Amino acid sequence: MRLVIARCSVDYAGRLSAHLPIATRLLLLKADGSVLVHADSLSYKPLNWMSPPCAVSVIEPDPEQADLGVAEIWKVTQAKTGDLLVISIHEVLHDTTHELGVDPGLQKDGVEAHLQKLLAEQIELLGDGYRLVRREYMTAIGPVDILATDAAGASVAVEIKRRGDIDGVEQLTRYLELMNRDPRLAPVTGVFAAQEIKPQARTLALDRGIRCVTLDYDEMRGLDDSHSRLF
Amino acid sequence: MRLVIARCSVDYAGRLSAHLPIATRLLLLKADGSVLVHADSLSYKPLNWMSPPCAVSVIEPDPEQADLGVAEIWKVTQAKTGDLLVISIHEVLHDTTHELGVDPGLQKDGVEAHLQKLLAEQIELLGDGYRLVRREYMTAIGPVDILATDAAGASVAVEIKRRGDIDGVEQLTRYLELMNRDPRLAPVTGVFAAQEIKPQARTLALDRGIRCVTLDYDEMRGLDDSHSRLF
DNA sequence: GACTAAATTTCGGTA
DNA sequence: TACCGAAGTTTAGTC
Repeated sequence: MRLVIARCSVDYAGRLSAHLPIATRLLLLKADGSVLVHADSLSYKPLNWMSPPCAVSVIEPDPEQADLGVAEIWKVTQAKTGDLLVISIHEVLHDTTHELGVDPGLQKDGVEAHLQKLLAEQIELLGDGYRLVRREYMTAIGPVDILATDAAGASVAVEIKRRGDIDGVEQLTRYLELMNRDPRLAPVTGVFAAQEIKPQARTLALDRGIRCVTLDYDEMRGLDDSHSRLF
Repeated sequence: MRLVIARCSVDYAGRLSAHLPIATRLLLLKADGSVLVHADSLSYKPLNWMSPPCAVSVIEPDPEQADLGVAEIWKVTQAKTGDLLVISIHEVLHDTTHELGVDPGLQKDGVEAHLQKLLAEQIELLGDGYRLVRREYMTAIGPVDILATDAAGASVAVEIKRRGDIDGVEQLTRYLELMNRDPRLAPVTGVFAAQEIKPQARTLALDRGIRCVTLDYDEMRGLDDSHSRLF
């Protein structure tokens, strides 16, 4: 990994055109060939970058550019997409290279998957007499998060989201349309379950006869004694 | 901006729990307080990070941790969300700080906006006799990209996307539902126009009587002689 | 400020 | 390998 602090301007031409006026920035060259241009704010996302696989070639500025103070030009190309990133370097303030080795990678536990597991275990949260049929119930257009039956034995399709948005209601609506064409399942009612349900999503859901249930993640996790927190 | 290369392990507890085993990584501390942990591959996205506003405090390892080789511990906290990032540093291989100043920021030209402008100028691409009524035609639930009339003078609502996905079809469907309730406009037909239309989106659109049109960006741009490329 | 849609999305899983 | 959905999404624009 090579770290360069330099006064530079940057031009990108690919899926869009973009330009960065001259300023002091961090240029990060990774071992896999990718290049990142970072400013001292706006965390997470670089100002500009080139994804691997890509190649960097250093070219000399033409006299006109040299007159404008350009010391050297880095031309970063992506063979596959034809994207081009041009970094015009005026002054290098820092330049070091470090050997990092291969990273063992991130281990993570998602929230939505966990919510689904917890609700499956605590399906009675939806109402007395509810029973779990199956998680990830497969349909022609994709898996429904949870299929259950209510106290009367009727099918209930449950869509689970961390944040309940209109998209999720649309998704559940498509599943319900399809499942209600299946005589073995129909009639199927819908439950939209999320940690937080946006008002517009709730309105749309209710308008379509879909019940909304707000899930309390911490409480559900508290009931699940198999889970322990890192801190 | 402070650049640190260090052998470290990282734990994150917040919206999810995650752990990074010990390895050599780049730690990036930005002026706005954000912290990024980068490996030598996987461009663009840090392995782990903390978004501003957040605070870093350096604490001494307890004897047990010291025995395991931990030299110091960085505790990064986000007051607002309660997220916690703990970086256990075993060895610092590089540590420099640089003054970057405020970045003037990125100037970019989007593709979707350009597509809309081009299609408005070349509305006859939709068929003979088509005429533009207005771009960004306002409705109660948002602006329709383009409102036009066909050869028979009937209203046509056009939704433009770079990549035509199911979401876009749903969006256009909502617009059409609403607009067809307006006696001054009805009947309104729909056109889903995109550089690339996903098969599932196309199927859904056709099922709802929405016409799909694939746009050739380069060709449309070629016809528009007012445009010039950077490179 | 809240909400919606886009992103040079990136990333992971599955068919 | 292609497609589809999630993301600690982030970010930008609009109401």
